[in-house]
Amino acid sequence: MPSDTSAPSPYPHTKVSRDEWLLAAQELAVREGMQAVKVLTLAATLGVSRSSFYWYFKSRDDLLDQMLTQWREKNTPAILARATRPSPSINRNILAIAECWFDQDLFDPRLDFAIREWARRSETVRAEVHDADQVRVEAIAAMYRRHGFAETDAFIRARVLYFTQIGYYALEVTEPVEARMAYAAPYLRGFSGVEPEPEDLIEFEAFVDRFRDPG
Amino acid sequence: MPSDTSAPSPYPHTKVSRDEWLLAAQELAVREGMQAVKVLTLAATLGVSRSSFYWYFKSRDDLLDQMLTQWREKNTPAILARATRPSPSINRNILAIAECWFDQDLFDPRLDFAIREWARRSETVRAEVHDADQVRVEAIAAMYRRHGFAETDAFIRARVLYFTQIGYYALEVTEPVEARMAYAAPYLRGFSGVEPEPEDLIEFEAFVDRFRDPG
DNA sequence: CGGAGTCTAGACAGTTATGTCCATACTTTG
DNA sequence: CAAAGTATGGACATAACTGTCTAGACTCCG
Repeated sequence: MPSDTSAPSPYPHTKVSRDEWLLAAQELAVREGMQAVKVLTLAATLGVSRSSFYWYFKSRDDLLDQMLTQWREKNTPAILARATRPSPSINRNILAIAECWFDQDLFDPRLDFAIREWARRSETVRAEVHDADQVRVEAIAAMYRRHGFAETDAFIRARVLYFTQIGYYALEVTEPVEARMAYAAPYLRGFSGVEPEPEDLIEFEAFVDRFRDPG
Repeated sequence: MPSDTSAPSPYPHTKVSRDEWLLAAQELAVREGMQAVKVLTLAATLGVSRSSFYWYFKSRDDLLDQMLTQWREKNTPAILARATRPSPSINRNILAIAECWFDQDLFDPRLDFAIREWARRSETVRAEVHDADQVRVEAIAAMYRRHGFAETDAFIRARVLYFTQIGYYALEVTEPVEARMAYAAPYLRGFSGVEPEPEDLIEFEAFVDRFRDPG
């Protein structure tokens, strides 16, 4: 029976591990959508026969379920952690969340979109994505309320902040880190309505520095 | 040869017209994505044989091309028309654009998303969607500048306005028209930073009334 | 009424996908 | 070294899909 852990196999003659199947599936899903995740295609890119796949996974659906689990355990918790982090100002709290938009290890937007596309065809997935979205927005709304925003204003500002970022990913906007940093102040003005102080930005700039293109 | 116009056929024995194929394809694309648009599936739902399809369309790709054309001629022009419409205040101009988000005959968000999903797999479609997005954002930015916003602020606010709506559709948020109207003022505060006046809203309320759920 | 044009069904060929079965080879453990 | 467990490959059955070809039915028009 295949192992349920992600530990590497102790058998050196293993050509492709369960995790490599999962990773390849995720890359394919991210590039071409869940519907493009096919056992045949994966086997071809990994250079092994299709039947090996069925050693690790009960079926194609089983693989998809495991991809959903990976998504569940990654994306939403990262946002929650930063939305609940105490901060001296609303703008600095917004920037804490913005860390997720810069660091793919915290939040994988392309995986998020692959799952969303899948949700359009599957009732159960749709329900789960919907729940995740509600949890995320509610966490951000609570952050606004902590900084003194009224109930409805906090909720709508949470939506604007979160939806804007989802839209950013939907449009696949790509711009260098420098440009994104230059837009930080105008974004903050829009999101909080509060003029950002210089000290709000210095900490965030240090964080973002790690993601500058090398050279 | 099949006709290129969308005029109804003069032959009464026609079971399914070219437009009906296109409409069924769009409904399927909207529900389950472009990859689910299959000649076999369409023929089954329309109750005719697959081969009839090839009378109207050269191939499946030909059908997809025509769906792209329909999208091109509908969604972007509707936004442009309202963004360029002269308005006495920024908030009222924003609400003019918001008409698109209420009226599916102006802007079809689900078609927009089906095309975006397709764009992830096709270089040519991706380029076209990217162009459309730039045109839309630029038109909204120009609107902000007309109302006195500075260059960069206008551009970022245009993004926030447009991306928020794209995110709204990505999340498939559904709420009754009453709830959406109640959020109009907080949204406007977020989008423009200007407190909305009562007269900004009355015209919009009349427009929205047409889309209230009957009963 | 008869020919040209319009539309549909059914048969056929070819491709791509899923999942099962079995033989085999390699690795660890007793 | 042998047995049990771990992978892999190839053959097979089956289904779903695309596209072509041909026969034929129906409609319009001269």
